[in-house]
Amino acid sequence: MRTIMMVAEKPSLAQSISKILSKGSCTSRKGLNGSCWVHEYNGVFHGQTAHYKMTSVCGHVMSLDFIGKYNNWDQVDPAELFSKAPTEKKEVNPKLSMVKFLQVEARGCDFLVLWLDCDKEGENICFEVIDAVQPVMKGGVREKTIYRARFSSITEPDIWKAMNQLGEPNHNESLSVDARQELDLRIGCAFTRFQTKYFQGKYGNLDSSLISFGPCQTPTLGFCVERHDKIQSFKPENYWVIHVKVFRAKENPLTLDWNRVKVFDKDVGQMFVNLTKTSKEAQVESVTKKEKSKQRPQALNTVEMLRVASSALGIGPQYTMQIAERLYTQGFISYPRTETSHYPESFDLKGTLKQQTNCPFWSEEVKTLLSNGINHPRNGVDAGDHPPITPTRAASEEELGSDGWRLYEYITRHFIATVSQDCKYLQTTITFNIGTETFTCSGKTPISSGYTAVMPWQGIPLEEALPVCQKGDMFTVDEIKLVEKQTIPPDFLTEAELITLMEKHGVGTDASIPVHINNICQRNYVTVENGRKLKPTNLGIVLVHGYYKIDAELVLPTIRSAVEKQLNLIALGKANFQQVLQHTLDIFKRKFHFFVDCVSGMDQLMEVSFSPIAAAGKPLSRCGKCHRFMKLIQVAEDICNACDASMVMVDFSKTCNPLPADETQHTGCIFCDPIFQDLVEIKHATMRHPMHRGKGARRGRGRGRGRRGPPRKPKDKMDELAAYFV
DNA sequence: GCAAGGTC
Repeated sequence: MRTIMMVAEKPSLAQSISKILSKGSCTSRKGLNGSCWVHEYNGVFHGQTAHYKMTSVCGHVMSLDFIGKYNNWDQVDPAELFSKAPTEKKEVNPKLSMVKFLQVEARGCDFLVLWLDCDKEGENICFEVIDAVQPVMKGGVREKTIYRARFSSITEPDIWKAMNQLGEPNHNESLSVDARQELDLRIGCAFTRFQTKYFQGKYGNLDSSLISFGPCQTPTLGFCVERHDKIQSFKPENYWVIHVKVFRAKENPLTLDWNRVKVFDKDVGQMFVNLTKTSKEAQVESVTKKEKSKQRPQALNTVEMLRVASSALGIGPQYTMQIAERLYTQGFISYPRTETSHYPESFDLKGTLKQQTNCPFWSEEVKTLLSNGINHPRNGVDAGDHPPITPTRAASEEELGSDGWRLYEYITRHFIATVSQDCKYLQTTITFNIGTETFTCSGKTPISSGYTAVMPWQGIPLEEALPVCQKGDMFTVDEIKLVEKQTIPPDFLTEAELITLMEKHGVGTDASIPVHINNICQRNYVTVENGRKLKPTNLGIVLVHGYYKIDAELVLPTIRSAVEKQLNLIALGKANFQQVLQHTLDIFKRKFHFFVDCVSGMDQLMEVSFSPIAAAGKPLSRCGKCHRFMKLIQVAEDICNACDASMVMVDFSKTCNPLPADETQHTGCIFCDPIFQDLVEIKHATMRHPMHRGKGARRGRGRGRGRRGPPRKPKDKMDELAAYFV
């Protein structure tokens, strides 16, 4: 019997595809790497009975890197990375021994069917798999042995259709990914190494060990700085509006909106006030009532989930994906990385809804929908990757934990909303004439809450009802005044806005957007402020302004899309891989040399924000390990009871610290405090410290002695310094 | 120590 090896992009897909193709009859075992499964069953292939082995990889098998000697930053000129430095493919995760695993399973197989995701990356992984297994498969002399299955969703009809219409892997699409990898590697590393080495150790208070550059992360930072610049250059402008209040006997006064909204000249404003004041009455010109609706949301995809998690739940993209991943592996939600916002035709909307019948938070709405009939979901985008994100079974807060529950709750409410009715309301507008001017007053009254019953934050807020009136009715003018106001600057970019910008400009993918945002935070280019607003740091601002000054293309989002256009030509077979690669590398090599020649322009900006080591007059040594200049750490006034050393107060990073939850500050002795002891490495300088002189830590000095006496006086400046260096 | 893209 012939054996067919089939490979999907991830274990979960191998499972669902084999379940469909074996009609639920496959047997499963774990592979030798412990993370992939092999599902086996018998079936028919090319009209003959055959044995199927379906397994998967975990994303890319290989990744591109420079050969070893070009990874030495001190001996390689970054300019060499553009052409001279050879690259090689290495296994992404040697611990997974993916190549060996694939070879063990493929040995002696007759056919290979590739079920990798149907996008360019998937096509590239096809060839990684082929390269790994072809040498160990049975060599078909004349017969074709390698097939590609193309599917647009993980549903029975689509999977069977793909199995019955096997094609060939697309080499050109794979080559376009090879080109992208090489360009990203060479360009990113060259600029990153040059910048890092150039600025490292030049400025005393530039606290960054790595100053990175990348075709996605740099434009991402650029968006944040662009908003910062808008705020900085904002000049408030005065403007004037007319405030008018009218009333009718026994009714509350109404505040009206001026049809001209505002004017930017006080005298003109005053003139309109005078014109308005010519009448003591306001006459109703018209009353219009319009039924309006707020549309139910489209099915949920990753980017929308990230936006809402950030803006409404206050959870950042990176952490959101971690939570979503966990909910997915525990079986509470569907696969969380998808661009698709359209349910497949075969999607069991009712079944998914039924699972939620007993959850007290929305059981009422779910029951109503099930008995009255669900609404047809809105049309969305079908990217052909995975179905939208939906709950897959009922859950409770106890099972999921606080953050897990909050995300699950949102996903579930969003799902219910997509099959609910639109929210309908009545918009009433009353138009008044006062003198020559026109004013209006409008209000919304809910007709039916629709989907906002499960997404109450989007509901129509209850307003005071407008008075019942008709054309020609008269109101008394209560008050007319000219009010001076000022335009206000925009706020820092929110994470949700940044995600929208990145998606719009094609910077990153649904899976990598959180990574890029996380990068610019970790590299100290932006900080996350209250309300998940991204505020650029001095370093982030200087970098972007420096690029603007030298070569703005380095920071514009078009840097990615322009290259991608070229890559698409490779994918379509309209351009030659080598030519595109060479041409693009050549452009960036020139950009690199120009940047190197003009880097003093960025340096000038650095000098404004950071103090050069030379100017600060700190004759400090560099660290032998990281090459950064060492710092004199400011110490607290208190003295350690045990050893007389000055106490140190440390502000830890919010995200990574050894302290109990929510704490970020800790004061203690770096020699005796248990928290600090684990974090510092003591070099020889401390040997002169009483703590480390001879055997025994305290050598007869009683605990608490230091509290009474003054600290040991250092012999000289160097001694003083030595005591602090760790 | 570097990029961005998969996925866990």
